[in-house]
Amino acid sequence: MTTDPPLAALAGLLADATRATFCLALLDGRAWTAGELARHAGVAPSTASAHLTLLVDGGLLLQERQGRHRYVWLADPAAAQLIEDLAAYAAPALPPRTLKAAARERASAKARTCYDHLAGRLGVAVTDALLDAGWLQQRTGFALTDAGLRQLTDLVGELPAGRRPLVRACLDHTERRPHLGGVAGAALCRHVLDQGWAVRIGTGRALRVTDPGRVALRDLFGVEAP
Amino acid sequence: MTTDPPLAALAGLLADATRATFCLALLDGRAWTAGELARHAGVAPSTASAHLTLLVDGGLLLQERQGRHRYVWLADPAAAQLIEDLAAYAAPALPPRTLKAAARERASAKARTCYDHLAGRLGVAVTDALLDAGWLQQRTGFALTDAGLRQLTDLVGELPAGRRPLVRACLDHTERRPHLGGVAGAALCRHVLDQGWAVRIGTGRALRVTDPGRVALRDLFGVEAP
DNA sequence: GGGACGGTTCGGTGCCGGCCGAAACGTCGT
DNA sequence: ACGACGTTTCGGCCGGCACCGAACCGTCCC
Repeated sequence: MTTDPPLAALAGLLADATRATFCLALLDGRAWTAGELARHAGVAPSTASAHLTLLVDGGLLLQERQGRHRYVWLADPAAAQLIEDLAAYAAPALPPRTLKAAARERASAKARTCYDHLAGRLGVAVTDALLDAGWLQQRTGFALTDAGLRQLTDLVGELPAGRRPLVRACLDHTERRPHLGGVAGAALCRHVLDQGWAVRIGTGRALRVTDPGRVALRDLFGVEAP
Repeated sequence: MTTDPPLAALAGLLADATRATFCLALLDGRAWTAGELARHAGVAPSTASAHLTLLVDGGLLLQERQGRHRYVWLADPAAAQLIEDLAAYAAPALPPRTLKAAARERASAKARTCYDHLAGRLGVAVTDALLDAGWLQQRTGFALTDAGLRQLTDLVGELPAGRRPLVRACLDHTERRPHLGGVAGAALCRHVLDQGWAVRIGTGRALRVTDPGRVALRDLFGVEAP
């Protein structure tokens, strides 16, 4: 072996079933406690603790101790994208194996978050609507139009500038079609949640569109919420 | 453990130093023989053989037997992107440890391929030139302009349509800045090689710009080749 | 045909890493 | 102060896997 490539170390973090389960859960963009993740993955608290230390040391997760709790979350949008991309490439879209899993699947297929932006049928529908309305264009690459940028900032306020791309086509697991990610996607999702147009169901990534949300989405984008 | 996520299996393929070295070598976009890869990574042929079987079975590589040779290459551009993204996220950009490595590094920093498109200083310079010339725009997302699309097809012919995005901002290892990937980036790179504007150095990803290439790049894009 | 060469199969070895339970630690609430 | 709770540390067990060398199989070339 010439020299150990950093690639292998990073991939090694995700190469374990338990750690992968943790990371996928954390794709909801929120902070989880060590115990929650342990129960979620079905391992002993001591096992989870060791895994979290690896993930934090590896730079994939950030943590904060609050009293007797240890909160962890994905380090940055880039880490989330990495995990999303890997999962998307790997996913053979296997059919769910239990009734409960099928129900969960159906709910999150309707509307969910993908780290910090909208996904599922809702995410794809909104993206399609943005394309129809001319806010977005994808013929020559995924990009906001000038009009779209103006309207979006009118709606959600100034978009934060930084290294992160403004828009990004994120491939949807269930729909197998791209939806809007990047800074713009995150801002739009934040707005939808802030306005109460959608609320999270339980602890997962699934969303439920509220009645006012249904109205707003129809008025703004002509989207019939699923 | 609830259920073994496909993510872990995929990451597991890249989680080994030898397999990671293989994949990074294959990022040059060409087909390698099993023996070449074994020597490159410094492992016994038998070890390499087993690793290649795993990578092929995992879907990351394709293979073809020719006589007593086993040729392998990356399965598709998506796989290459995945590996690139992981490597880019993981790379702490460590300084080279030997004189030979430093020389190699310097050569490939000037101009190289990134699977199937241009990277290194040349790749970034060309991308910057395309932005200056108004072929590309990145204010509202990385996309070709209408004029850019027209000029590019004039230059390299019709671009193949498919699921792969037309353009993509690929973060450069050495330059730490985005360069043009996607279908357009691949087409441009192919044109540069087809025209003999650049040739590969040795077996790596490094490129050398030829004299006619230097002229062409200056005339077309105003780029002074490194 | 014979030898060189690339690749594969097989057996054996050693190590790494994931898992748990028990015990200890610190925090929080009563 | 006490007990409940979330988390961590430690020890020990176990399985998996990366590695090699030797033998074997095909192909190519002289």
